[in-house]
Amino acid sequence: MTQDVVRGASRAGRSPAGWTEPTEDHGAQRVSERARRPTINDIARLARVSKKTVSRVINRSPLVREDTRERINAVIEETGFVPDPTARGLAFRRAFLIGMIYDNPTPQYVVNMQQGLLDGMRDSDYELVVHPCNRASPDFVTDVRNFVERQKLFGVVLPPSVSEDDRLPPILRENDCAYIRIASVALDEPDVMVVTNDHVGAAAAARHLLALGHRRIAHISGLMTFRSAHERRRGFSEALAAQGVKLTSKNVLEGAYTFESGIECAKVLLARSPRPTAIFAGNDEMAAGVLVAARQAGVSIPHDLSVVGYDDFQIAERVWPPLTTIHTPTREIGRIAADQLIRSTGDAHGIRYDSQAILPTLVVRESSGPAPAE
Amino acid sequence: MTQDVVRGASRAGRSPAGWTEPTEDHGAQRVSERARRPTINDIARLARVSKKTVSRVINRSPLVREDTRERINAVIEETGFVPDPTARGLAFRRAFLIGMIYDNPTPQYVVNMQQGLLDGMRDSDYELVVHPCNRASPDFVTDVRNFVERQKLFGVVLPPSVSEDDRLPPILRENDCAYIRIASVALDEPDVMVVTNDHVGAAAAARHLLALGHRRIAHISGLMTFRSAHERRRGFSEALAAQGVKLTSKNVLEGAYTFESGIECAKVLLARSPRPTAIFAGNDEMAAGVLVAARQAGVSIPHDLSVVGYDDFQIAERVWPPLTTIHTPTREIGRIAADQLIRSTGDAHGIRYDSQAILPTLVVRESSGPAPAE
DNA sequence: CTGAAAGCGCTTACAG
DNA sequence: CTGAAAGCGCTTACAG
Repeated sequence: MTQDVVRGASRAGRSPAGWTEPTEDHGAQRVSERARRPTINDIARLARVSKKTVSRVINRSPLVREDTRERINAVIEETGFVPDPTARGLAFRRAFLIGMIYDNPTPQYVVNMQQGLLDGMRDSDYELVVHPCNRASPDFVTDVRNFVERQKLFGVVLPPSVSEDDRLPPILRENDCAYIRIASVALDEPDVMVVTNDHVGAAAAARHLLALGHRRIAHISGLMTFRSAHERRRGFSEALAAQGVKLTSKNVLEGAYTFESGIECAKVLLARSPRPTAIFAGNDEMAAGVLVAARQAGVSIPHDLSVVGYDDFQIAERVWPPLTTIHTPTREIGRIAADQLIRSTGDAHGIRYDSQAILPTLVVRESSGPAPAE
Repeated sequence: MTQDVVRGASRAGRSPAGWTEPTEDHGAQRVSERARRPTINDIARLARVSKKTVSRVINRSPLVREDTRERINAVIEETGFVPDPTARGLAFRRAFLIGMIYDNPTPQYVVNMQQGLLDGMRDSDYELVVHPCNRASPDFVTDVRNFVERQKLFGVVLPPSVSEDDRLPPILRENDCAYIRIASVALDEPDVMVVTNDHVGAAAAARHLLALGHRRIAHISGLMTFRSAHERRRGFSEALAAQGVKLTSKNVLEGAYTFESGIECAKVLLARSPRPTAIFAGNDEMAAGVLVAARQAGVSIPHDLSVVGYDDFQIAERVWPPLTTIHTPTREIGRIAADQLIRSTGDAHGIRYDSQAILPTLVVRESSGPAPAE
């Protein structure tokens, strides 16, 4: 009946944030009688083995006799024992945590990626810790170092554009922190990369517009400090060139992957004479901006102008007209990244994913149509 | 020079996932010579005190003489000592982790909330662990229990609709896990709640439409299993009633907070004769759906129909016309929730936030206008 | 294939 | 106001 006191609202002494040292101040010891969770010692006792042997079973060591293992597993099953991640973390000098370090302006990307990472971590012993950051900040690298070092993270996943920073991998290696970089091209050893091949998606956009008869084609790229912006531009322009259409630099404007920058760039393009008949935007956000600028300029879509985006996030279906765009399986990419990160240890080393499975694909909606007759 | 072997790709023995027991198999002990981070023992030695006294300083105990404290802090500063969260976690029987348990269909909400929680956790010792879940699953409660129990979380933040589940608080209390529920109304003691007062926002929407001369007004609510759906409906209908306009149940359709449900409900409403001149949707997603349905029905917005959403997420500015909506300061709400959670311990207990600061507010854009003349 | 001892880096429970 | 001893629940480093 002292439980209420202990568990109640004040909970003094429950945490470091409250400075009270309860027993020093209050004398009386109040231990709640709640059923204690079984520990490795309980399992060892019940299975009549040493805790080291239980530890071997927990960690899937092959150096355990089959019948011993079965006996221990039976006890584990019965008691519902789950090894304490904090204690394991301390003994391993390594927390059971995987970090996602991101600096991405698109919430949909962040949530899809998170979801995918958690898909890949299911049934693992790890939890996901999120760590947004600002790549432009002078403290960026220090911040990442502190995060990884203090928490002794098992590993981190780096989506773009954090993945593109070459200052991070050496720091991670120094801290013995595994990592996976997700990027549009291979920036590192294959087993620490998930490559999204953005140039393939951009090429599909180009072929789509060419097939519709477009020849006066413009591109609004993302920020050129993002590798994906380069790759999308390259894939697009190469696929155009393959069919004899040249993407001149005059027809490429650099946006910032934001809605507003899409509007601004489109204004410039639509004011030209002759006007482009098609615009490929580096992502859906900018494509949505093109739609707004076109409406303001009295340009009808897709009759006067075709627009293609990139990402196929929710917004692509919400705007009017719905966007033709390039679908990227972000969640699946996240699942693969987590999977590869977790399996980067021990003998499973070197497993590869099927890069075909995560290739970007064209999704045709109503923002693109035949090129207008001259 | 053995470092490369240790730090290289294989990293055997680095983790439980790889079952190898390096020294058992390989004999030779390979310790990387990397500078060890200082521990509490180093600080104690350098400051010529016991580690317990250093511990007191770390945990801000007042029971330390001022000059002793200063001496220890100087050493901590010099060495860059940061106490190991894993070790503290084990000793405290409580991890330095705060969980966000969510089941929310809107990525923008999730990301804003996360960002806010991290704002509130800055300079604290905690990290944020994300835990999406499915409230409709039969394993929902068990899943949450396991998460909290195994990780020995310091606390959790429950945004809607997870916050509305009354089965959770008893489980959390049993596990001595602090919690904050974020909801549209007070469902619990004030110090474990952040109340968003959705009825206030909905009332603002109602007054806006009344001021524009609308009288034939409809509402597409969210799923009635969400408390917010009730509150928004109630606030809206009470504010209409205050000016003599009755919101009949015939003029309320239940949506599901999704874009698609917005389209479906709007189709029904727009087929009626006489047609409503204004629709208040329970969130922006459904309002976006209303826009699509109106376009299909040849109903011009805002000329023939005014539309008001709720949330003021990015989509509100991307659709056409941009949505008049109710702005909710999600990030700030998250910051307050984290702040309140962390300060729920010790003597700071009972601190309240300024509920005025997070009140929802009307944002007028182009989807609403004067009621059409009859 | 298995185990006894020591240790991971902290805090608790006392004692002074 | 301060400290020595024990302990949190695991794994490592040996030894057999």
